[in-house]
Amino acid sequence: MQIYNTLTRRKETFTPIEPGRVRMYVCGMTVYDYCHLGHARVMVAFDVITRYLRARGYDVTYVRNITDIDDKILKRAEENGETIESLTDRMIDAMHEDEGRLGVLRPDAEPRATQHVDEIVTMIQTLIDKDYAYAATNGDVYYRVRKFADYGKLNNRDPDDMRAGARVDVEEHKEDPLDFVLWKAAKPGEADWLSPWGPGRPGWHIECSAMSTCCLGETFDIHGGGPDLTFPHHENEIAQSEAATGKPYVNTWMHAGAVRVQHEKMSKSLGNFFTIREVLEHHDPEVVRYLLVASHYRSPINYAPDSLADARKSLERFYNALEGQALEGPALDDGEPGETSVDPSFDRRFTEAMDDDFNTAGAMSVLFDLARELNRARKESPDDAPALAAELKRLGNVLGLLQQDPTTFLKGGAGELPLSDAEIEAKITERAEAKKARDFARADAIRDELAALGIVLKDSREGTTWVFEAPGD
RNA sequence: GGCUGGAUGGCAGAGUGGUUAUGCAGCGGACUGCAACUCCGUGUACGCCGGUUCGAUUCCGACUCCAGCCUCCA
Repeated sequence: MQIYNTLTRRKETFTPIEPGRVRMYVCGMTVYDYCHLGHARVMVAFDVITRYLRARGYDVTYVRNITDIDDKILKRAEENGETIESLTDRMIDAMHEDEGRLGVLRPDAEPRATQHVDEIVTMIQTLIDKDYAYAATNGDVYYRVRKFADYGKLNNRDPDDMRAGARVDVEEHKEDPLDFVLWKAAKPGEADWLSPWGPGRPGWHIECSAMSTCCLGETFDIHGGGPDLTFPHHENEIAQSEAATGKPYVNTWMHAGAVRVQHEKMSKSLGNFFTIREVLEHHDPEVVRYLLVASHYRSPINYAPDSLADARKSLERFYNALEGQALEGPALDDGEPGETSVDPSFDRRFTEAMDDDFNTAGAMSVLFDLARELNRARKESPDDAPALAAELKRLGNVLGLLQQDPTTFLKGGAGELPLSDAEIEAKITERAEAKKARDFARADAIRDELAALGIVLKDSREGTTWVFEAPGD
């Protein structure tokens, strides 16, 4: 299996430290607001990676942290007139609800910064003892960047070049403008924790070093995150952890691609973001997930209103193939290919694609081929169809797709149904009677009437079914 | 300015040194009362200029353009 490593900037053969076991840490959310599509990208990308590694037989320990204390949280809580706990609890619940709807399996652990202050303090103390950090007179503790020789290796960046570009306000208590904060002294009235350097709170970078180490060990297999975390966040993590332990921190660094809007990065600071929950008001969550899985995890996605309509059309193809089709084959749960009449080349091509740096787009093309094969079988050799359908669902499940009841999906287009189920059935019955009487003008008029509402009828030998395809938003 | 990526058919999006990605849309045919669904068929796509090669979209170099990071951001 090949994985692209941000650190070396090339694909490498993946070899876990401990055979059969994968330890993965992903930087999670700062919980001061609802998650947007950029967060969804990261959550879904690493969910697919986890699912695939497990399907491949690895015992995966997936840790994704929650940053529940930082400046933005303090500010937002004050603006809202609520406590920090109230704000972060609400946002964590919302995050779990959002990711659950997107079919993201919960990580094995979700450590929170506020629950690991002891480990954080210990690590900072170690860095001070090793002379990699210093307490300033204002109660802050800083990391001495120039002391760490490898600083910049993840981003191929030379500290001497960075000095020129450093145009942030230089904090007067720092020895060097490059130094970053490990421990932030609390201002009067701010939430604080006790430390050898006075009351304060952890800096953002140190929490990930401390929590990943305490959950996964000093060296682990995969560290992931969003595209904008390579610098400075992940660079600083490396500096902290490798200075503290003297060991390599992470073997493979993985970063998801950005979600863009109008060719600009979607982000909170640009204010051009769509939250997951607002998108899900009008779209089936699986459609959103499909959109994210249909391109490679490292490619940027340009989000446009039409993107989701296109995604839905593609998904309809799968569910049309699965609708009304019995499943039969190896147990869907254990993910084993097992004994089946299905051409093994589907599984082989799927695996080849996924083994190549999680090429989900390539894997999807195999699923489309499988869907065509299924459609053919349903017409020409019905005995083969149940096994093909089971295989399609089984492989879809590795990507977290295609697990809905097909009819439910097809009837559940965007937004509210303009008519009730019963009303639609009544129209269908009326049309069937018109057809029986060979009054095709009347039958077509009913069909057109429903089509104008986004309800598209499909006749088959077994009767008439329908699909709801509300046009856009 | 420094450092990363990227530029593929109408759109989305994989991939490859010579032979079908895939989906949507379009066109022709089959099925259908007509449609929808589905099936069959159908597209000389690979930013620009050089180089290597028998042959390059794929390798190398220059160029143009786009995006990201260098400041909180997934």
